[in-house]
Amino acid sequence: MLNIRLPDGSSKSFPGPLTVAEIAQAIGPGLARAALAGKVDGKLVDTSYRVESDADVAIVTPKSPEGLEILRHSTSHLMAQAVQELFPGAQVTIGPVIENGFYYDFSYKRPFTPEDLTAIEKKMAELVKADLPVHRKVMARDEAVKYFLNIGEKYKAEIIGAIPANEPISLYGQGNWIDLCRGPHVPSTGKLKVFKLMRVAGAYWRGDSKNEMLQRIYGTAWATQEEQDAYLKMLEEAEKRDHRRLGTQLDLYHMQEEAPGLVFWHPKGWTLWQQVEQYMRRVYRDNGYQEVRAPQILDRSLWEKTGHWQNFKDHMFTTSSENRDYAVKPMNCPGHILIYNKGIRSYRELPLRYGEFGSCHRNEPSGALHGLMRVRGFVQDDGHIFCTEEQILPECEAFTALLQKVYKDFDFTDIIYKVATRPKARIGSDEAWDKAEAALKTSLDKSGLQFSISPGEGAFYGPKIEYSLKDGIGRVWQCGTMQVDFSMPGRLGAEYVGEDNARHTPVMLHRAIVGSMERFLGILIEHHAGAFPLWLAPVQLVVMNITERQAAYAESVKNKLLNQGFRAILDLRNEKISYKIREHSLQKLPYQLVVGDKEMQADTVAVRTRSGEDLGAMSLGDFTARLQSEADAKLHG
RNA sequence: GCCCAUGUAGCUCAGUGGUAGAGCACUCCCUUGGUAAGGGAGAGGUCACGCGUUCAAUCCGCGUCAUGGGCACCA
Repeated sequence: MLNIRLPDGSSKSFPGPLTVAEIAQAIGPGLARAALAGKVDGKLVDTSYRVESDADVAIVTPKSPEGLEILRHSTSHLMAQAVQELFPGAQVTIGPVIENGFYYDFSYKRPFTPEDLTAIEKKMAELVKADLPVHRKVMARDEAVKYFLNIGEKYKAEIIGAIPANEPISLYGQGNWIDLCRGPHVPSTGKLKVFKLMRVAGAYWRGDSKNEMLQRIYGTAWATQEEQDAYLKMLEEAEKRDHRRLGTQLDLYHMQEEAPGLVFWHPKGWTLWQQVEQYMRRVYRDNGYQEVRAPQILDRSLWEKTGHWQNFKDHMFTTSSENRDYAVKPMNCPGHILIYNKGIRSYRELPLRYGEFGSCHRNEPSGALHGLMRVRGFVQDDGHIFCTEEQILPECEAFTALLQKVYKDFDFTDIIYKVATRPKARIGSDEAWDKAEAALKTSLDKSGLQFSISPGEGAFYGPKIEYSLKDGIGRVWQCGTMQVDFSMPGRLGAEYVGEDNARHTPVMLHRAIVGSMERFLGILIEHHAGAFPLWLAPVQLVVMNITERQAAYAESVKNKLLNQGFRAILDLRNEKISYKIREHSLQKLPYQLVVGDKEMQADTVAVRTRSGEDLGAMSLGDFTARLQSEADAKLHG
């Protein structure tokens, strides 16, 4: 007798051992058809798995996250099978599940083309139609290595060779195709119905740039066609709000060949920038920071002291003049330390907070550049806090709260927190690391926040908190950071006189909220799809006349609005009002004011909102009151 | 930096071994029209750059630069 407990709490008894598939069949034929795998006492297994004793059993279907993952994993195997059948000599490596799909890396004598992808998809469809049963086989490790070497799969053999010798290896086969895999997999290829190959790209073997480049094919796979369609639709939407496309359409900025990775901000883009910068400036001012400004280039000897000359020379822009070498600053901290160092500091001054909109340049690898998101010249909302070890905790706590408020003002409410801990290569005593890591974690705990740990991901000079935000379409961007630094103050000779009248080295906290202004503006553009809230909109409204008769009135309306501090433009062109409205709608202006004879006579304006709503005629006073409350609500609501 | 693709008018994109085309934008003319494109005319390009092949190259080959998709990198 065998007792099987099901997820709903009920139990079923069976005369003897049986497979997960048989259990599903016993529950119902519909479930049996949908079954992709089983969960036996919490462990995912194939439907062919034999349950030998009493157990908790759940049937995994495409509806569950685990089921979807198995679907994707099996689809990656399906693709590998199709590739190897179509392209003899292609070697398999790994094919994991990723967000929204999967990929598989191959080694092949020539690159795959888009036409190849179409052929592979077609072959996959054939294999699905054939509904090949998927079977699992266990082999001793050395036997498996031999097997794969025999069939010319040297990458696979290398992977298996790295598994401990006493661990049995599971292989999965479908038709006459076999791959190493932990599993579980779907019972047959017929279960894999909804997938699409997306693109082919290069990827290094084992993720190491010293190794050869493999060819990675990315695919997406879903439980239902509707879900896949929705996903593809979402990608289309994302493309429409791509900051590079909107940057051109809305005339915000451009980049060109003569300055790769550097931005030419156009008037509208720079206005947007200024809204963010002025806002952040108030944040500095209201939170105990003093704004400073340090030089753009500094002597080589300074960068030797910080270690940058030795470690990052190729990634810095350097210049020399009159037998002296300089580096364009890749970061702002040394400058701030030099300001701190001027004069004798007392413990009474700590924590001392400097802030700067610091312009930095880093010679990023050409392949890393990406629109505004990764550039060679950028401005950080950088801040450095000089403090004692005891002050790390309260400073971190206050910083997190401040960052949350700022993100909220920019309409981001979903924040992801990570603590990056000590890497193998590091400086500073273990006690100091213990203290700093604990301070970072405690600060998040005290703020009541969930966070994950990225072990070993901290900087060589100290641990950090990484703050990422989720945008309007669910993408995650790391922006904020809080880093503890035990190194640089000492290297550059920063000191303070303690209560004990002795000299001490302060701890330095590096912190940024928006991170790179360029990147943050890129995120803002995409988050709002170019339709910025009123307080950020580069142009808040346009005043348009209907005929020449109202030109002077329209101009006086615009001037009044400008004088009240609103960002208004005038459109007196000899065009139909519908044409003007179309254009300014495409430019996503928050408000459009129409003035014709009626408005001119009544001394009013007809107001149209960005959403297309016609608010009718109102006095200028009523309209500005509306603008004022809308802009204020954003910042103080 | 690595793999692959791309680079034609301000923008979006066609196209060809015999020195180039559309739509929008721009200029001028007509039109003065009430909430997402009124009509006409015109101007605008060393086809990314360099070197080859060819009688002839925007097109073919090689190289360079830039951009895009990934990988690697991100103090």
